[in-house]
Amino acid sequence: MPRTLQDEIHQSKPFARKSAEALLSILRTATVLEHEQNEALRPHGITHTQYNVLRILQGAGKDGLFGRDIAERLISRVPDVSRLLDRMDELDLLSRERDAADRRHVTARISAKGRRILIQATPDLEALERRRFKGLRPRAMASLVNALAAVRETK
Amino acid sequence: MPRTLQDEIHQSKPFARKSAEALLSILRTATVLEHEQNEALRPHGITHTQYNVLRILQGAGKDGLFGRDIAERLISRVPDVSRLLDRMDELDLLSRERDAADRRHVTARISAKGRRILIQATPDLEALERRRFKGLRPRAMASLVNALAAVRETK
DNA sequence: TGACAATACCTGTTATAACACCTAATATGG
DNA sequence: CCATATTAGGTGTTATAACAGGTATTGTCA
Repeated sequence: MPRTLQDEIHQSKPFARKSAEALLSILRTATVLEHEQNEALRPHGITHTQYNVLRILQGAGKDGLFGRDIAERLISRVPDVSRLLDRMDELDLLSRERDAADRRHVTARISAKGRRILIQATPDLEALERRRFKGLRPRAMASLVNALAAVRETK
Repeated sequence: MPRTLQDEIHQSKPFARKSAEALLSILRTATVLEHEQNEALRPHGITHTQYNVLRILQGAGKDGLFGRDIAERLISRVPDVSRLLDRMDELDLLSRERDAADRRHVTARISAKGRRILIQATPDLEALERRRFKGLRPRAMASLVNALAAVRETK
């Protein structure tokens, strides 16, 4: 018998609206996945946020990216990215360089160590992903993705 | 034309697997919803985590709850709940009392001010919820809830 | 009963993420 | 060309959430 969200959070009353249950379901599922990603990444010495930055920088190639662009892709604020890049620079996961043409810009590039960790960690994250979504058929996954896109798009 | 997640995060390559897209969709949607909840709650002077605690304590009634139980319902760690309750106590949103029978227990109860803020904030959160899920039909919402439950249940 | 385990909570430290506010560099309009 | 706006980034502060580790209280069992 599958546990309902109501059981999981020890809620005595049923949800008043399906949308209330849907909202809590999204938040709770994200918490579970985020927690599990951090667990999978701990042996590699990085957090899931740092993993995302490495992936973004890997995708950007040798041109690198400005902090502003990284922040946008992370859905994060610039001040937080500044300090995130500070910590990752400290760990030698990336390099930063102030742009000669426009000295307001700071370009970040993934380092060899960053690439190595990215390569080592990716199979663990993919295993987690496959395991978690094993129970969903392609049709169900597509409709999940569509439903979540609809939630995000609604202004 | 609806923006895809691929557009939203400025990803040049399509997703290698549907499950990769689904995982990122859940995380990103949760970030958006959490952010919007905090915005809606800011005029009321509390965060979405504090709102959840108030709702949990309101549900517990005058018996209140131990920190341990609150942590479990929040999917949060006990040390974090201790400090969360510290801050909420400081704001007079709740009261705490060490149990006479078992002095290890600290019982938290919602205060009059906590109840007042809960009552004032709830319509704003419900409006947000209705707005965000307006585009989904009941069937789509039910299948969303089921898909997310399946993701959480898979060990 | 007395040693030991379990429980509930707390403190210390660190990372993420929000906000406000600040500085430096560049762009723009008169 | 210069005053002003815009852009990119940084600092300061606070809340949330993770971990390790510590203390006080209670339970268990030889």
